[in-house]
Amino acid sequence: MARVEGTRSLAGPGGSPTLDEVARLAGVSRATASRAINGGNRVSSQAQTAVDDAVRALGYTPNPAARSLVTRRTDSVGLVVPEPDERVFSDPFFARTLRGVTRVLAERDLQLVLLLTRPGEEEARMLRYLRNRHIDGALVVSHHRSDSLADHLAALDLPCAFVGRPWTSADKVAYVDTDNLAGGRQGASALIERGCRRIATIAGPDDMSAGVDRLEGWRSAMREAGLATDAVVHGDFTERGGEIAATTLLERHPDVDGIVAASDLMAAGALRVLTASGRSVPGDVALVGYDDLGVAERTVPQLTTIRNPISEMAEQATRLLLQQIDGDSSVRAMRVIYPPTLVRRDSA
Amino acid sequence: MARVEGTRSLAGPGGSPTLDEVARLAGVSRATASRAINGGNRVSSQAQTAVDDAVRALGYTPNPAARSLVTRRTDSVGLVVPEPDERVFSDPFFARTLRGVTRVLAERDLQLVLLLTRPGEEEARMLRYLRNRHIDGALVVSHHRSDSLADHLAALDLPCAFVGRPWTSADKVAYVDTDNLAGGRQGASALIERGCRRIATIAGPDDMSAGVDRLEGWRSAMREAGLATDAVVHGDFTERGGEIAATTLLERHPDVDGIVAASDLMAAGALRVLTASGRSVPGDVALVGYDDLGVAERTVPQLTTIRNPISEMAEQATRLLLQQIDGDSSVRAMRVIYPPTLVRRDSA
DNA sequence: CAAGACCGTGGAAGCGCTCTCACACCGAGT
DNA sequence: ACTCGGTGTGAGAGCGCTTCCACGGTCTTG
Repeated sequence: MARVEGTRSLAGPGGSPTLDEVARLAGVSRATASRAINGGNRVSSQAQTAVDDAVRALGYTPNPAARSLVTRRTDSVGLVVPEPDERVFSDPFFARTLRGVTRVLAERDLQLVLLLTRPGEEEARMLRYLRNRHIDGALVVSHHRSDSLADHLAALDLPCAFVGRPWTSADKVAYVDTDNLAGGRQGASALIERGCRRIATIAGPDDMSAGVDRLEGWRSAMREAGLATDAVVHGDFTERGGEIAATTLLERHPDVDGIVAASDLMAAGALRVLTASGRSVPGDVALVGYDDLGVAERTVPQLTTIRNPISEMAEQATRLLLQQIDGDSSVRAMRVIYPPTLVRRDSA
Repeated sequence: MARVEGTRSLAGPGGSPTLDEVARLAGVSRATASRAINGGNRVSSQAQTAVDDAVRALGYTPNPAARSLVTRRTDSVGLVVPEPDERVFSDPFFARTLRGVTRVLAERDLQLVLLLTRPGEEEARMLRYLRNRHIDGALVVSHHRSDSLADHLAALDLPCAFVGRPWTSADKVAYVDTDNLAGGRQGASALIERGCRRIATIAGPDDMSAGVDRLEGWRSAMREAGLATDAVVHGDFTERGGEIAATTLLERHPDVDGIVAASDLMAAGALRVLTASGRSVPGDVALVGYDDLGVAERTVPQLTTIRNPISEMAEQATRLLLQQIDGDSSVRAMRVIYPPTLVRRDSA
């Protein structure tokens, strides 16, 4: 009992208190103490309070390693970010996602492990990490076409959920996305209804599903209206990319009277170029952005844009993941698609 | 031996391979296998290769829970972000920090656990988490005055390092920072040398050490030059905050001919307001920003600013943390201060 | 009033790993 | 020849926890 060995600050002899000490103090067995701590099934209220008191007195917290050794759960999930470019992190999209994820995770006292992978060996390392169940599940912020993550995860039968439709194995894993096709269409339609006739688009990168789908939506709306679909330039979703794309666009098609950009940042860049070229927005050229993550309200004029409920999407993805972790296999390949909504401001 | 229970995909009977299986396959004892896997001290080259082969054949990875149960290490460090406002994440400062941290961590195969705390009970929960050694150490992105994190961490004697000087217990914990005082001074000096005489500052929040120090630096340079130090407005480091501050500033002191902003984002906001008010930059009003994290190059005109080597700072902080984890107590209260450097561009 | 159902409990096994310790073996020194 | 330091090895004891199982007690039910 009276182990004497270099008393640490708090918590009696030798480090943090163990279940054993709690049990002893509460006057029950380790088994009962364990039960009391984990939800208290089959525990008399008397024992329960005794244990509760002891826990409090000792400042006890279960040793997670010991626990997960036997339960085979780690109570942590990984957030996989392929290509952790600085851009990814400073992107408001990612920030919102993180917010949604942590909100849900906090409810259940789960931890978030950040798994960043640069291409190459790093990916192998992470796959090994995932394969050996160091985490209960993985949340993937899907980005580029190149990563075959979805394939691997599907093969692993590790619970996982994607934010944004994965490029491959989209039918085998759970994911949450917005209807980017409809969004692209809405952007174009808004301009068409407004009376624009020479409408261009600054599309996203063509190795990201969001980029491709939005472009396709724009195309279909344009075709339906009998308008030309040749004024297409690609950007990389950044403000700078928007500037470059807009410059190219104005060179090639100086007669544009409307532009649909696949992200607000690109729209903001385009806006700057348009203004600099002496065109008024929306007077000479009407402009529609995409995302509505804050940027859209800070431009002059404020951007008309398509809103994505990013935070909700991330929450939903996390819920989907938790359900899988809890053994509900019915959601393994579920997809949840949110509708985008047009937000009318001043640029169109 | 021949456990038969729903064979999982890979790895023989019942789940992922254990050390025991590796040992058996290699024809050695568990102890030897363990040694071979962990650096191979006192292992014959014969046994070593046998184990290596077995590991490869089985696709074995040590169970981290079991391992950390006995080693008392988790091979993961926490990144504590008090107040995980969306702003924090979308801030390029944070993005750079994260990059520096992960770069160092990757070298050692350590995992990053994200610890976000909203004020209140959340903080208690995290403290409990830290206290019970679920992680080997904590990296804190210090932010606000309110959180008494440093005090608690110092009391816990859990290895930790701060990025940015903590408000309290700065003498008890390791931290990395830039010399914000010198930076503030440099900003003011640049304008003074340029010939500005009515110099204002858009300071940061006064509950963040970076905000306070930069302001103090500005003040001291101004005093030395015999200039008035009354034109001070506070902002919250955001672009919007910069706009508001600049507007107030122009109202109160329409005669300003120079402004030092405590962040590039605020400078960008101010720039917009200045331009809108018909003032040319740097012609009528010279402007200096702070941080140089990319924003400064994207404004028109590009911002003259004070550069902070964020990434290096984060790396350094991580190294400091790892040293502590490795038992080097000499760095427990070490501080590393990076010098800021003036980057001349077009706005001043 | 006996027979079962059920509840709360503690003993004990074991999760997969590391690490101490004792042991066998080797070549080198006396 | 005998001891000695050194080296590679395996048996075994745990790390702190959950959980199966058996057990006594109480409460129903026929």
